[in-house]
Amino acid sequence: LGQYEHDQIHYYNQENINITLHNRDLWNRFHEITNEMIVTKIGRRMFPIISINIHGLDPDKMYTIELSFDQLDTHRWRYVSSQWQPGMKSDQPIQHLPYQHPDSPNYGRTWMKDTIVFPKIKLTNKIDHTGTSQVILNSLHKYKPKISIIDVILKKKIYEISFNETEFIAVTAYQNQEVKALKIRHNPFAKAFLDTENIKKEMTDE
Amino acid sequence: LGQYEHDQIHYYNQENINITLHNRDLWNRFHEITNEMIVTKIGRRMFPIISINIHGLDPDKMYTIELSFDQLDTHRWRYVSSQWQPGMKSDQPIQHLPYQHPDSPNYGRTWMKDTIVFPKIKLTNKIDHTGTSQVILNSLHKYKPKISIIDVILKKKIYEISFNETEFIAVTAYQNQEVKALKIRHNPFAKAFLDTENIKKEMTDE
DNA sequence: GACCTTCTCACCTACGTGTTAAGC
DNA sequence: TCGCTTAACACGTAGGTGAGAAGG
Repeated sequence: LGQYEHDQIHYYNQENINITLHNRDLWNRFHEITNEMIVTKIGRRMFPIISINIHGLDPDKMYTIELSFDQLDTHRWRYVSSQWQPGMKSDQPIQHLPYQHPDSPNYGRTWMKDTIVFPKIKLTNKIDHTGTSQVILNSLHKYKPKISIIDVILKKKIYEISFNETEFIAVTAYQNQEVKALKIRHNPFAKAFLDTENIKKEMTDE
Repeated sequence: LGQYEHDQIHYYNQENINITLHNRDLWNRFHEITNEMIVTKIGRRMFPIISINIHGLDPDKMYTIELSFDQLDTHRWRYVSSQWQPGMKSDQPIQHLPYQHPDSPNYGRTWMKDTIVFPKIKLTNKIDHTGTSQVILNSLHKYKPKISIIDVILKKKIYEISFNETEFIAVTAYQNQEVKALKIRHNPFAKAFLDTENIKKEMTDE
């Protein structure tokens, strides 16, 4: 049902739920190049944005959709000779609360009607940032976003999925020129930087 | 409990619900001067914005908050000699769907935590406007916004309130200079027009 | 003509980008 | 020095204002 073999899914009971990554092509391209994700002190939006479609919910039941970020290892990664390499061990992962989609809680009917997008979530490296839309991550560490569905009445998590294409390394500044170019081409807010040599090169490559 | 004598309240059962108008002072000033509210073809935000505080909900129960607009009479109003006067009878009121607050549905706990604001609602005079944030009104007719609370499980309206200060006459262009001046002073998006004689006059009056 | 509505416009708010230089 | 982070900045997107002319 539109699931890729390498998607990691966990059903907590026998629901027939199905989540697909809506902008999979862009995430694939991101993953192929080098998956750097900017985090800043004041918080930065993700690029690409997490965008999903859900099927198989009960239209009349109430659900909350959450986004959280699993730290994949305890390495501090380094960009050496145009490649990301695992560095020395770091501290334990920072604990962060899941980010609830702002339409939560809502009916299965509502969640299934349109593509669900997370454009407002902000990634930050500042511990004391307490805004509800802020998620705290460790720079130079590897993360994998995870989508969870919570049954509001049962107060239980009933489904979880994560996609390999959405893995990323948090950085405070881009290391790889191609990732930067990808964003400049696809994010309207970066349109001011379209006319540089790097972008033109990247565009002819594709 | 913070209710004014002239607020019109309707309890559908014995709940201890209490809603107060958060920006009552601004609405009072609006009502004293002349209560014109702009409606346009593409939809205009309200000024002032409806802004309320709710108490007495069950923190764990789920509610939907709605805003609707009751047409107060069937007159077509006219601005003559610096005053609004009832004109001839018009057609029957336009039917419009209530506007649901975008955080709906949600827990009583969430609704009571902060002031609830309706900045996104748009007033339009175009029948065929179907955006969910659009509410269709008849220009030159008198309206009174009404806030309703719906119990999500019972699927029943359990409370209704409307405030006299929030009555308004829908117009496609301001007739009264003082209302225009009030908006220019209080709405940041109108800051471009702050330095005119009318505004200065109004400011010294207050 | 009188009254009301619509359209285009300049001018704001609000905020999302990478750049660059400075900081640590 | 080196590697990474921060802050100020110019330059975009996106959208909310009344003004004033044009339309009905």
